[in-house]
Amino acid sequence: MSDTTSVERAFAILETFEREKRALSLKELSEFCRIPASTCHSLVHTLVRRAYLYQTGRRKELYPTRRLYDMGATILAHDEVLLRLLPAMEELRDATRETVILGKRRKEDIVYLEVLESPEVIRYSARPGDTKPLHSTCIGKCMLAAMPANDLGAWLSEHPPYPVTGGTITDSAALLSNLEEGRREGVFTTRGENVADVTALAVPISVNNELYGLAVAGPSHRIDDRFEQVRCCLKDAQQSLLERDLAGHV
Amino acid sequence: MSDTTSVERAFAILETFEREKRALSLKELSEFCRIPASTCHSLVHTLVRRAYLYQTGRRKELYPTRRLYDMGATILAHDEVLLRLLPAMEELRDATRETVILGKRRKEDIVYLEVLESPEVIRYSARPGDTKPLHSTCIGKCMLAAMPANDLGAWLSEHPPYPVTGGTITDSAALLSNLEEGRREGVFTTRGENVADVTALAVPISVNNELYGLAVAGPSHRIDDRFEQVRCCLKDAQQSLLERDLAGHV
DNA sequence: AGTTTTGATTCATATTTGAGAATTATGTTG
DNA sequence: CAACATAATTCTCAAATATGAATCAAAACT
Repeated sequence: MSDTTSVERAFAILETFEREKRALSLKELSEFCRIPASTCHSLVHTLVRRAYLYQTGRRKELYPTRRLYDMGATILAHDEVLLRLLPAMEELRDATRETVILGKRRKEDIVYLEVLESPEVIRYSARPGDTKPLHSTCIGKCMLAAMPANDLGAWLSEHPPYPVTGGTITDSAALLSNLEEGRREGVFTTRGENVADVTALAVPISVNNELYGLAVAGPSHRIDDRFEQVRCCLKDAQQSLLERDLAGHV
Repeated sequence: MSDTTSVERAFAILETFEREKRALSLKELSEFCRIPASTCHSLVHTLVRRAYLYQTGRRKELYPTRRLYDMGATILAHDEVLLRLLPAMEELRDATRETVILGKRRKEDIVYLEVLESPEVIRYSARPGDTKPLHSTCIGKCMLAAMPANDLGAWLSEHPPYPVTGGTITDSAALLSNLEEGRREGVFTTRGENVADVTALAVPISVNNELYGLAVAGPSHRIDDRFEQVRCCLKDAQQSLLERDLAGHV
């Protein structure tokens, strides 16, 4: 399986600037990213040539240019999936005052594509691009539940549900019946299975015939108190996003 | 000189999304970027693993995630140079109603780091990350004029000024005296030397003891009519940015 | 200012990656 | 629904890159 190290490293460099939030020398970069100085030099050289980095200051310190931002902004403004889902997600966030998440399955995990954080100071906090396990998150359960029974069985035996918190369901049979319950209710939940004291609910959403998961997550005490209300808001959002031209996946 | 192809290609892929503004299949990407399909596959694989791309739609179409945007936004918000210069640049744009540009020298060219476009519909239009020649642009002239006489002479003989437009100064002696004039006046100008019917003025700016060029550019007829006024606005901006702790470069 | 230390850059070579051919999967058409 | 067409993916070896050592440049210190 091909593994383009240099690309990974180029992004590691950019991510280092994102984390450090300041100009960095080649030396610092090579240390932060665990890249040999000579290799780091050639990567930086390429990034400067493409105008993603520029040299600021005497000591040849480096910092990214606006280019990355402008590219990201143009791309974001034309994301059809997000454009379609955002209004309903914002409404859902405002109705529940909890964090709303859009996620999608990759091979063996979930990626967050959009996160609208709750206005509360104590809230479920995450970032687009974060990845989570399939078996311990509510969006993950959406995805597992959408698999044909045979495939799901096979997947479970190859990927036995490992503990993430003390509350994670680590028994395959228990997970299967949890999924079945979710299918019946039309909503998948986690209670402290991925993060202690976090309860989250998710429903499947179909866009362009592709499956996504829409979730509401927050501190267990706030969610559990008004579980039915939150569940209804989520189902309403799901309903408003239903595509007429295709059947749901579940 | 090392040339990390795979990194260049990874960014070529992202830039393709920026240009096309839609989801693309692997095949399309490999055609747009002139990358063999198998190679493109491994690059995309890496970008998906890092959550910079996600698969949208049945036919395995791809689109970038928000990750790029969020990273760019965080980085942009902490750019010390821009933070320092932006207020004066905005003021200058509002005072002149023309496009204001911040540029910096790389080895053999100028990179635009920031562009605040004029509110007029006919305006000088450019993007951060664009690169321009040294000898035909006003910011380039700032940079050349800051070189020690010997180095400048040597540079000119190795890089004879080639024509960009019909108006480009292609005679080294003429360019030298044009630079000298700029040094005397404290402002460097181009009139149709890089783009026909565009007049631009630039002054050198020093940040962290590093040289930048600040320019105002617009249609020649609009600028020439009020050259002195524009010049004064630019000099005012330069003055307001003067650092007390170090001498100018010129 | 001379000396030392630190960081940037270059270079030759072992290692890894990239490209074409073959294979598999998916969607399309008769 | 079968056969075709198109795209995605895997695999292997030639070719390009990554690396450590050496060199060069610039700060920091005495």
